[in-house]
Amino acid sequence: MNLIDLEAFVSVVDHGSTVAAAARLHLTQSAVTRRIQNLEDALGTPLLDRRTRPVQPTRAGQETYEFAKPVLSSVNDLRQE
Amino acid sequence: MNLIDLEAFVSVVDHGSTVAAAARLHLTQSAVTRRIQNLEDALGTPLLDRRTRPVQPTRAGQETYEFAKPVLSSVNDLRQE
DNA sequence: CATGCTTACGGATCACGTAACCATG
DNA sequence: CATGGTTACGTGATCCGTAAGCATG
Repeated sequence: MNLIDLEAFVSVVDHGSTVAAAARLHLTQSAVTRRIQNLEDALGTPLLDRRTRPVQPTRAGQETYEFAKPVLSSVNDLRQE
Repeated sequence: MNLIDLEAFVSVVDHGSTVAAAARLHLTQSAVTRRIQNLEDALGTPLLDRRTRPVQPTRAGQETYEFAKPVLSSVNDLRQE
């Protein structure tokens, strides 16, 4: 697992697509896809249901999102000192 | 920055040496050294005073430690679901 | 069929362990 | 001088962008 993985996942959920998330993270679509696959592998469970548009988080995805959000904001605070 | 960087730093502070931290992380001494250098580069400030034994965190190191601790425990919680 | 997610590929970067080196007590 | 931290080097893994393929509405 990785901070960028978490950031990518949160960004996809927030924006509803990998395209928008990619733009925000200054990455390409494919890079975002892979970061999320990486996170799913690390956690051993799917986090997104890709068969809908916009993409929807699974139940595990929702829980992960709630965990990741404060973690990322703490890390951002840390970076700013 | 990276979760392993934070984990390495916290582990060194907790154990007072890179040797013990390395064992706990299943890494070598040199890998731990580099993870901490990496974190110091990312934050732009030294985190450890290596001229003493056991190694002592700097003031910035103490703050970083306090930030990192809850972040890592959140991530561990996340891993266990 | 337009938009968006995924996979294959090649190239660049990063991270590791080993081993040699430096520093502290 | 024993223990612990750092640097050099070579190798393997990781990550990215491009481009082509697949799926949804």
